[in-house]
Amino acid sequence: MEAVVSWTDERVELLRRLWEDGQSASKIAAQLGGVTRNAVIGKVHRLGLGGRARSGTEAPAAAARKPTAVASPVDALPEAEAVVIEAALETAEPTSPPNHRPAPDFPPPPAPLPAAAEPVQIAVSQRVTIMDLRESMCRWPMGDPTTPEFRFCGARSITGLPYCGHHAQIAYQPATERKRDRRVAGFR
DNA sequence: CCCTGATTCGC
DNA sequence: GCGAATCAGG
Repeated sequence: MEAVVSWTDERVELLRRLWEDGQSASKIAAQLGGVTRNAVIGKVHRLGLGGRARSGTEAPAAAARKPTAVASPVDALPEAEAVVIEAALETAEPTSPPNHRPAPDFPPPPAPLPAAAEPVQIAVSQRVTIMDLRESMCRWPMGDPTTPEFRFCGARSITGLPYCGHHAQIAYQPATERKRDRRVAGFR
């Protein structure tokens, strides 16, 4: 029962903010949820925005910074951390569906990362923030959306789905088997 | 192949 | 008004 998503004032406002902030249409679409990048672009134009067309296409400022090196932040995660995260997930999201609304207001400023000498709860702050989430990345929410520690799984998502294989299994379970499988799938 | 925004046009 | 399909490009 997917509540039909439409351009409510809040969503339009968020769209405006993110677009003017230099976010790409696909990123915005992923954050809004329920819409494709085409929908976002179409809306942007209808709103009279779209002043993004400088030389060629994309805004170099926003695209300038790229992580590179690591294909997927998750792949680089030590198993131990992954386990910790899974454990946290169990506690944070016992049974609620991952279909939460991203936010009334928006996110969390960048979590300050010290030199690397402080191992303070790295486990939870290691995944991807909403800013680095791309359409091809797993959107499984981890943690409380109202806290700065909120992250998304970020693993390579299955084409056509918003989640990676692991989380898709958890997300799309038949109601009848949920009780039995959640524990299994949830614990990797 | 990955991605970007722009435009068209049926609904 | 909406957004998929398509176009044009990096």
